[in-house]
Amino acid sequence: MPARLKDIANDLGLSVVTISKVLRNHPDIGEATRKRVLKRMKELDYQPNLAARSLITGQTWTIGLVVPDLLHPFFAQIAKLISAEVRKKGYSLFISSSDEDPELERQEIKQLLARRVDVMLIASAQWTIETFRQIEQQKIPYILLDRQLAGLECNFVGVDDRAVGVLATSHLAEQGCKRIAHIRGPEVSTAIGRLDGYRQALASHRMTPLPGHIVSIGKSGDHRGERGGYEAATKLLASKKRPDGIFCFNDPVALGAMRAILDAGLRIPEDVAVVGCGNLSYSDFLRVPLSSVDQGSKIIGKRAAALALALAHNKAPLRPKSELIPPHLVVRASSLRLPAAK
Amino acid sequence: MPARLKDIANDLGLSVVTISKVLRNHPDIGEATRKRVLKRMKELDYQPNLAARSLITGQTWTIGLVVPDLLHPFFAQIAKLISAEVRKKGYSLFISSSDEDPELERQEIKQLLARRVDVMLIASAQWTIETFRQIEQQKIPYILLDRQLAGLECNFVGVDDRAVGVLATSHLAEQGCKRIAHIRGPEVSTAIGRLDGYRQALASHRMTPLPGHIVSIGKSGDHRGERGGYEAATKLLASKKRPDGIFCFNDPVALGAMRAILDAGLRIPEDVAVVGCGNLSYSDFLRVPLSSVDQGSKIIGKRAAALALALAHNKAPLRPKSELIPPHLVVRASSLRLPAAK
DNA sequence: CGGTAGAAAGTAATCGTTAACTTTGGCAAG
DNA sequence: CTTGCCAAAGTTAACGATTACTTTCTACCG
Repeated sequence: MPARLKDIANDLGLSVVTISKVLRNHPDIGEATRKRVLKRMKELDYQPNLAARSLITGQTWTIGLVVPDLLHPFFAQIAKLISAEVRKKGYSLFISSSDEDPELERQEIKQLLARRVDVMLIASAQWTIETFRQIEQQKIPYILLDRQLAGLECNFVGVDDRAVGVLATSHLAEQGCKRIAHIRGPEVSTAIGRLDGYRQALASHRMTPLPGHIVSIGKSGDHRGERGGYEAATKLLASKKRPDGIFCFNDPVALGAMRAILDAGLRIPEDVAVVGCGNLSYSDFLRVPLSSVDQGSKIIGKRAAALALALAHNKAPLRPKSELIPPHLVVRASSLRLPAAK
Repeated sequence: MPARLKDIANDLGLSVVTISKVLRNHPDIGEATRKRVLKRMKELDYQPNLAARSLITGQTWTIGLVVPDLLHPFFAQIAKLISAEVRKKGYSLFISSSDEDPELERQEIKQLLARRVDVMLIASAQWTIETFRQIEQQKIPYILLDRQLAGLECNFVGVDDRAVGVLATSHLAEQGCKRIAHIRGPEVSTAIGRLDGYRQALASHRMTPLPGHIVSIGKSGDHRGERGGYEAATKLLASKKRPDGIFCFNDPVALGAMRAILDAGLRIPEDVAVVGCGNLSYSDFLRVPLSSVDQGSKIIGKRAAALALALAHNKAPLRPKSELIPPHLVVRASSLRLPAAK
């Protein structure tokens, strides 16, 4: 139904190629003809058939994004920004939410490969690197977001997770916490990095984690981790040496933990200080406003988009590029035990 | 680089068509050949080139979704669900966030039209119906989400906004509020519907809105409306007859309003009860847990996806179908002035 | 045993564009 | 006047699949 090059060509008594050349600003077209063609294109509201074009050029002007949970503000923010950035250059974005399910994610990646996207961005829930070898085999460039995989050297954009752990833990120490616990996430790079940072910061303050003070959120099935945080914090509060500061893997976990603390009749931050990570936009409005390490999701989104566009244009950096965004801490009531310094 | 039908055909000494027939389970292929072909397909990890296929079939197996703000949990939830539902049937989803900008939205719609998506889903920020006439002209089916437009008869899936207003306002009245105010949203169908419901509920409780008790959030530029809510509530609290109940257009606005109320030294819900709309997942964790009307975003997502799939398969309902989802109220502390009934 | 039906394959045309050549005609240089 | 070159077009053949039709061969029936 929509207009084709052929229609315009017939209307004007020209050949299809001539029209195509006008479309792409090819030099060897006379000024008069060019104007006639452009006029007719406007009249018919001509839109090139991108499927036909990509069939021959090999480029689809399409980018794929796979995230574990689109409902999570961190990923939503990234998705929103990437969408906005790549649109400016004429790309459209396939987005899909894998629900933290490695199998679903693999399916989705396969689907995107079949669609011949020009680049793929993945915040992965995979445990193995096998899938990525497949992508490499198809020579489609890709970028990992947020989570890295051991043994896989590839483009990466995400926060510096070790720095996250250091920032949060040092802050708690500086606020006078003596027994700082950590509620850690699952066995993925982000959680491991933050745990490392936590350990490192404790060491530089001449502390060590007390036994039982590193607990893991269970795989309780709620993606956001609120329940996991509640349960983990309950465990912590029951331990012999009750912690007076908790660094939580992320904000939802911190919410759960705070609820557990309040439910136990304790005060935040006087009895237990809490720091989360993610700096979700509602952190200001909580019962106790939550201190949180901001992962710079906006910067991540922008950098990822820029890198993706570069790769799409085959300005591929020879060696895979890894961009570590430095986090920063936003202090709110949940961890403020001293009058603001300075 | 990826394998083509031709490659398989050459390898096995068959014609391309035979391979294509196997691919599509065409009956006239012998069992032995079929197996040979399938085997080779697996070996090469063959993925059909969807661009080539859509060029000839006219179907792209692609769906477009445009929302005003992907960061808003309501839209994120819908996007996530639609993505999951349509994936099951082999569709991929283009998602883009228009930033509440009608012009950007129009561009994006144009882009999706050029891509020949099979269906389009739009939560629109348009003021006029012109753009949609264009879509109709291209004969691409579309569905409006959440927001309707006057004078446009088309497929729609969204919450029953009038019912939202009635539900929230009646609840406040039943909780003993005598001066119920409303912080309304911008001039779009959702805000208008909720305002209608508010008026209707007041009337059925033999009340009328006091002068100055319907205020609008300014276009303060923050999409979520927290600042607008704060300012609007401040105005309300300064009015001659201070309201003792406020129905807020949505949850972010309610958050802003609650902060204004607390900042003014008043208590929630004793002095002023508050009800929002959206039932955002963090409502439980707020300083005062927020009562909120749930819009059933999950149901909206599922219904929208189902309708989209039906349209994509050309099982087009003769007349455009409008699905109004009934909302329900989730009562929390911010509006609970009486001991729980029953 | 001839005729025909049907199973299993193949041929040719097509979808809308683009890439790589080729043609046409006009004009300037030799 | 011929040569050669350039501008402005056109021709032909892809791209990777599908559709509609045709061919080939086997088998079965009367």
